Formats: sequence, C-alpha cells, structure tokens
Amino acid sequence: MNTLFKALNDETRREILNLLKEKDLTAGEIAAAFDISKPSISHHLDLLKQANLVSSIKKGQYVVYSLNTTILEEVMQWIMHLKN
Amino acid sequence: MNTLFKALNDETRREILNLLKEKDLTAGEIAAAFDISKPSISHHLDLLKQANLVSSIKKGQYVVYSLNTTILEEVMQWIMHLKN
DNA sequence: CTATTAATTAGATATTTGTCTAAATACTTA
DNA sequence: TAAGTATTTAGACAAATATCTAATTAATAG
Repeated sequence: MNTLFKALNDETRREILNLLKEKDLTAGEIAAAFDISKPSISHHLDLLKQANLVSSIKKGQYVVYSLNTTILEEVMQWIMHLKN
Repeated sequence: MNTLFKALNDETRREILNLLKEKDLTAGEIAAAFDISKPSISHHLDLLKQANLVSSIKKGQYVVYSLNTTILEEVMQWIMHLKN
C-alpha cells in the first residue's frame, strides 16, 4: 500500500499512467511527452514498476511500457474500506 | 488531486483516517494512538484537513476531528477513469 | 567491428517532508 | 486571576525525493 500510494503521489507519474491508458509506449515516447530528462523519466517508470502499476517488456533496443490496472483494485478496496 | 494523494502518502495519516472511521476523536486521543509527538500529529492532521479528508470542530478546549469520506469519491473517480 | 540509438545507472544537488523541542495560544477551573 | 490542560505554531534538522549531467549497458545498422 505504501509503495502504491508513493507511486501515485506525483503528478508526472500520474500523467504517465494516463498516457499508458491510451496505448503502450516506449520509454523514449514517454520521455518525449515531458519537459524532464530521460533519466528522470526512467526513474519515475521504475517507481511505477515497483508499485506494479506498469509492466515493461524489452523489444529489441526499446523498452515498451504498459499500464497494469489490476493493482488499482487494491487502492479501490482500501478506500472502500474507509467509506463504511 | 495533488493534495489528496500527498495526504494519503503516509502510513501515519492513513492510520489516522482508519481511527476516525470508527468514531470522532480529539487531537489528543489521536496523538495518544501513536509514538509520535503531539506537534507532529497536529501537522499530520493539518495535511489531512488541507486535503479535506478530515474536518475539525473546536469543543471547549478540545478539537474534535471527523473523517470526511466525500472527498474519497474523487480518488475513486480518478482511478476508475484510469481503468477504462 | 564501429558508430548510432535507446535506455538505465551513478553520483551530485536542491527541495520537500516528517520529526523533534520550545514557545505560544486558547480554554477551563480553582 | 493564576495554574493547569489541550492544541497549534515556530524553528531546526535529518531523511527522502525529484531532478540534472555524465557514464554505462544493450541492441541495431552501416
């Protein structure tokens, strides 16, 4: 839960998730969408991966990232639990 | 959204919300539940208030805190939007 | 093979955050 | 009104975080 909320607690990372919602993207394509250096984006992607919010697959020299919505159930349930 | 996720990104604050789920509590009662100084808890409560996750009312020399679940809808919707 | 492209790792740095103690404010009660 | 209790504010400090540039790793193409 900690890792999850930590990953979600950043505007850039939340925006990355929104981009990946539309379609899978390479690290470079993601970086191109922001005014932030590639290493920084790489770091954000790492945190998102640690939280299981995205997964990645190496395709040749590219790394393709995908959104993983499954883990969002946990956040939903945490919130639901609070609401009762 | 930023303020909300920021407030949720801390174990102590999440635990405070869980305590308030059961019943309203004074600042002192909340502080008593943790091994953290009162000023620190006060600061946590402030962040939760900024995020509208709790509200407070002064009752004599006490300040009673309550959980505000309404704002959680926003988190829910943000997540739901990502899941489609 | 060597050069190029994609991505990550390393290391540095400024900012943010959580925590503390001490002091201030607000209310109650003797 | 003076003393005591509840809470917050102020200021300091260590740890965590987001960012950068430079260097490294991995894969492709000439």
